[in-house]
Amino acid sequence: MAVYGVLLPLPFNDVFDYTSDDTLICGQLVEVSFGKEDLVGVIWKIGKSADIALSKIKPIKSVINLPPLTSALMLFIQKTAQYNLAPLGLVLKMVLGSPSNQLPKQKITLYGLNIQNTNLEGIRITETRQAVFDFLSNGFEAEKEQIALSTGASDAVISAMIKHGFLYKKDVLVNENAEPQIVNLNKHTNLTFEQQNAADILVKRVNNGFSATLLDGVTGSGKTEVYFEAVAQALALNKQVLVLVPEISLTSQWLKRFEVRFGVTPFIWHSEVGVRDKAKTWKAVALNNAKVVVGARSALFLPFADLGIIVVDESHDHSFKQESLVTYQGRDMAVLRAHLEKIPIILSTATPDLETLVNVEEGKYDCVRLTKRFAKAVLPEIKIIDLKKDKPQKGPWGVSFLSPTLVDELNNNLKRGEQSMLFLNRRGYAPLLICRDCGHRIQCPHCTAWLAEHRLTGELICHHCGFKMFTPKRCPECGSEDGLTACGPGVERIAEEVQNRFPNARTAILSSDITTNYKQISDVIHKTSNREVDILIGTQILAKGHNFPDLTLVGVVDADLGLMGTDLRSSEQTFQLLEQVAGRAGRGEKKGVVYLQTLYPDNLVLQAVIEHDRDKFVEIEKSSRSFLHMPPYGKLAALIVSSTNQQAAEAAAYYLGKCAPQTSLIETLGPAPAPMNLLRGRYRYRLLLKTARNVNIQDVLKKWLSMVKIKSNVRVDIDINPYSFM
DNA sequence: AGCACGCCGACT
DNA sequence: GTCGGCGTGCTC
Repeated sequence: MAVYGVLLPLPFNDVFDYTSDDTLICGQLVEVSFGKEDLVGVIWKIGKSADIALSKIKPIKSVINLPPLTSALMLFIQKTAQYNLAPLGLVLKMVLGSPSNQLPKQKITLYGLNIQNTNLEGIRITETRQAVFDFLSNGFEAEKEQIALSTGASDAVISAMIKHGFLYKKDVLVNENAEPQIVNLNKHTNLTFEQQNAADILVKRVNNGFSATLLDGVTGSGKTEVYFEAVAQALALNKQVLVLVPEISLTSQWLKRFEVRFGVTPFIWHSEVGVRDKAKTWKAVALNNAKVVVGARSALFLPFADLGIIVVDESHDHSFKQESLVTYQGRDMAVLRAHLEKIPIILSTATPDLETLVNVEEGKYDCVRLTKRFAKAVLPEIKIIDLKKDKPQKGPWGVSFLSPTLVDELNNNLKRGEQSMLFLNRRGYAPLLICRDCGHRIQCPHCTAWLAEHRLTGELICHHCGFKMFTPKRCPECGSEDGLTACGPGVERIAEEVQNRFPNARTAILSSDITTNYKQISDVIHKTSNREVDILIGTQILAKGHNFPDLTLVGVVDADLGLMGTDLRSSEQTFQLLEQVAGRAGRGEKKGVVYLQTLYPDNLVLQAVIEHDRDKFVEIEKSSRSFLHMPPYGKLAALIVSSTNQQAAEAAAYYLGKCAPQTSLIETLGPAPAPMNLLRGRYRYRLLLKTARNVNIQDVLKKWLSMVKIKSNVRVDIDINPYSFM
């Protein structure tokens, strides 16, 4: 009988000891009982680790009949935890996911709404309970964690609802195995000379150890077709392929292109994939039956048996940065994994972030460029509309947000029978309701944020925590009947104006709260490609890689949104977003035009956008960041101190600040109340740690935190290289 | 992270 | 009297 250290998918850094009669090796998946529950863990150490009596050590329940985690993956887990200062077990959790992924026949419990039960007498319908009702309406069934995630309903809330008969419980068995994927490599794509050259370089990287290559191509230059060639090469060598895409851009359009090229549907991995499909995919990946996986950042943690290449599509996208639980930058972790697996990685984008460009300059990454748009398409002309001179004119429906010039151009485009797109990166009808009589602004009870009005659902919603309430008829402060006024535009309001101005135009809205799932998004995109839509109105979903050949006019309703942002990446993000949005225009044979509505026509970022001059923008950005010693010229980490108790959070933050390391190479800023002082019911304070590039910022943080005792009701979250400063 | 235990306030 | 809120402590 031997003792093994088992790493469990829980927020611990240490293993727990278990015994077994079998001889086991590191990486093997085992089922153990822990406290009251059964868990799947991984043999991490051979021998006893804890200083406890042998009699307290439980036996391993079973060894799972799946390949052990590879040493590359185990190392990846370790390094990811180390780099992001996350507990080892939580990183393991990202690898393992739900136990149904490993266990051969796993019972999962789904919860659904009992429609018959309408006896609501004497039972309080609390906000959380209402949220559960909403979430499970239309016969939807979900797991407990899923409900909790979407509604914030705790275990107790769900149990109580079952007790009252509102919910039913249903056990489902998960046990499906996927057939090995068979890829058709015979298809041939016609590439231009430039594309073929780029593809040749990428193909040579395959099966040739680690390399990182930036595929830097203007929008519409056919980057996808180029990296498909490298993918084909890996597949030809019978290796597995991972393509990472931004959260929302994985649409039927991308999949169709893939299917046309490879004659097979890739395995898909993102947050909306159900437990059953996830279990199937996880096993197929581990057993090397899945050859191609396409997914959001979480797919990076799948247990590939024999990975041959990683592609990060739209690698500049901020959705690769995870900000909750374990914070990590998926793009960087993907490079780390490629390094450990000794394979190539391709970062594909039209708007590389500064970090990546500097890595290219310093020779850490290779770079392959595509400078020409595909076929006859040319880059669109970009024009600025000065909103101070070209003021939107009120209509019978009320306030307007579209300048006369833009309205004229929309009209002309409609007459020509060509498609237009209006972009506004703001969900809902209006970002804020204000009372004209008393000046009251309606705020979220759990966050430092205004509630946004969503007129289609008649609700006020907090975009930070998801809090919802019905839009009140009277001002909650002064009771005024008609004082409440929508302030500022959201996409719904733009759509309303468009419908009023162009009653005959066919319009569609693309926004995460109207088109809530992949299917709905795909539907709108499909309709637009089929020319069943004249004017498409949407948020940043629009910016992501879609290809509408007949779209010739793009209007950016508020190009200033984000320019005034305070954090270090806001101008870069704005540049990328505008460049990407502009890139939607004129992808077919007709030339496209882009209009940017702004109050600051002289802004340098906007000037760089209209001139299609990325280098100019990059130079401006570089000099300001190097002057401030900001990434990539220095290292940055954020500490977010939070608690439900404001005094406790404040005290802990100030104590941390007092003990802060301070040398010529290390600087600390704060503490200061976070801009979102209250978020999801927690009071938050922020500190920033800034170091020189050659300092190991993780070591500094560890040392600092070990000096400070934090009370148990206070949490300190660490964000290495933060993107959000809220 | 769960889950239990335990201590206080507000309802039948 | 009890239900239920969350602070504290433990899990090999």
